[in-house]
Amino acid sequence: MAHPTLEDVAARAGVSRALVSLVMRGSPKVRPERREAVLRAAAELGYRPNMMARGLAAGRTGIVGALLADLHDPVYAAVHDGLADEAAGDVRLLVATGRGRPARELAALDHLLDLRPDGVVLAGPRIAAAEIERAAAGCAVTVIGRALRSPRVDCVTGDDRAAVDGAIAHLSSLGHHRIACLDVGARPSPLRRACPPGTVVTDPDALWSEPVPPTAVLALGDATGTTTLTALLRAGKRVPEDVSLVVHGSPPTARAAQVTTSAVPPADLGRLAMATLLARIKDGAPARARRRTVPPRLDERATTAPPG
Amino acid sequence: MAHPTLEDVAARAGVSRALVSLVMRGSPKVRPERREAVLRAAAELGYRPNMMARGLAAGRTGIVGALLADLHDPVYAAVHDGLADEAAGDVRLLVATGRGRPARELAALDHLLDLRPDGVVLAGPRIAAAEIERAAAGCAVTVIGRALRSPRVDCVTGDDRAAVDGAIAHLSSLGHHRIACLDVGARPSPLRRACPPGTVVTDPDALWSEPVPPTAVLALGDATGTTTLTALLRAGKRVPEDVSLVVHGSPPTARAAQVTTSAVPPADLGRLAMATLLARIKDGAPARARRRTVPPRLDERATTAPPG
DNA sequence: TTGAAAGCGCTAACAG
DNA sequence: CTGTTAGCGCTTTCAA
Repeated sequence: MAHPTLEDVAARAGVSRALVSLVMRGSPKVRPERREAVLRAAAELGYRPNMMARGLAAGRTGIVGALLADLHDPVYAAVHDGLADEAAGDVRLLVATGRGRPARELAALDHLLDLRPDGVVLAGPRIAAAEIERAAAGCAVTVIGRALRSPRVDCVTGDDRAAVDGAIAHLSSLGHHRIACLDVGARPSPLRRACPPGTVVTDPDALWSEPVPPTAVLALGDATGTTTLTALLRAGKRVPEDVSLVVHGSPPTARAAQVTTSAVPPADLGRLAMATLLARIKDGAPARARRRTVPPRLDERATTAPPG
Repeated sequence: MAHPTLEDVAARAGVSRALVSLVMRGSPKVRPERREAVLRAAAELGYRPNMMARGLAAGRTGIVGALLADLHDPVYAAVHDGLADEAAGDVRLLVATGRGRPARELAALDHLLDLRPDGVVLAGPRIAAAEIERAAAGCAVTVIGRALRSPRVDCVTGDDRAAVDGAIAHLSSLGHHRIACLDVGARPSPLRRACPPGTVVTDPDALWSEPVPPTAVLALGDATGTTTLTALLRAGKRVPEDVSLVVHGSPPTARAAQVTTSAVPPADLGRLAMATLLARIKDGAPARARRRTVPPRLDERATTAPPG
């Protein structure tokens, strides 16, 4: 039979449905021999509990949904790692994504919500705050990367400003005075505001046409980092002998390419978000929504050195 | 009320439960005025159908699960795009991942299966064929990137050999005779077998110590491509004036970095897999399991040219 | 068209 | 410890 039920297992094991139910949920008050008989019957039949029925009857599903803004952005893969790391064994972590588009994201959230998850983590949501609020009416919600001022939504954000400050401080301590902040890309990075005034440059090739070229570069974002490194090498610059490079971000290739980075580790965001969500699920809504900030980390690798 | 039910909506609209059910599923045989009244009541209450109850009662869930081998690999983001593109509006695409580890992947698959999805796509699965077979006993299954010889599992694979052949042919047609195939990385790429005998090199820096250095390089894989390009530039080579570069893979940065690539587009794999799965869900099991192969694509960009 | 009735597979009291 | 009894919210016949 394609999908044996609790009843089938009970019949085969010669016990009642309730007993099988207890065994399936790992209740301690079942005699070992009985338990074993039930487990054997279940295995022989290839039985697997029906989450639909279980969720309906129990009133909770044990499902936690993760709405990741964009699967193409490795940041969200790392966020997911953090979420999965922190999730206890009894949560079922399910992922959905809007592929970067608000309308699709909203649809994906609705699909997730239809499953009646115990909680939902929204990583970098692009949808309206009102929609998030609405979701929070039905289940526990934690948002990553956006600070809502809703009383029922917990928020976890990274301290990007501190990451930029840390990078600048690191370069300064090495002796760099002329530091350029590079931001290549269609839209200006919000990090620009965290950079020292007048240091932001948008074209890597324009760096060397200035009277006093910089001795160090801070690249805002993973993509900018890659572009910058390539441009530097193409221009015949040696890194870090001629110019030091720090990337704000955690590019997957950073470790391999030995690039110095300064950023909030996305996995930390995931871990803290999941911990916060589980706490809300377990203990109920706190008096005030939680606001947590994750500090950045500087990973000094091979692209920074004192100015030559 | 936190979760209004069908009955609540019916009471508010002054109709029966069955009518609300019909409206919710978009049945055409409801008088427009009634429909509108029901819809209004539902909106006012913030009603949303309970998938658990619906799935239980209907016997099918409209859920399609995607088990992606590794979220950190951009290939799977592209596969997901293909899956989502092809999925009709009435399927709910849910993602799970084993984060590269077989044991976790198996657990993730089980969680997915517990939801009683109508079908499941396994992208690059690391688990045993027997487990996949077992899953196929309960719902439609399509596997991407692995050819199983199971009679009930459809398989979609990319023609990687053709991708390598295409890259070599492209370089040959440009006039290159000394072509090196680079494979940097802990484990040897399976693509090596598709390369012409004696062309495989594992250290990018070793390229130039040979008596007759190559005029063109084929990098096997995204990571190798990035490493190779960096190594080339570091070594003072101009691309493509001194050496041409083709990468097998579709690195996200390829377009930006203007790298010529030859590979099976992962999104194509996703699209074909979803189409295959939906066909099986809709029409039932075919006489024989389907085996489909997706052809590669050559994207000529700025890193290939005739030898200088 | 609309309403009533019978479950889907499971959990959660409760009584033995 | 074990069996019985109600539903959970929805779809689906089947009558009206």
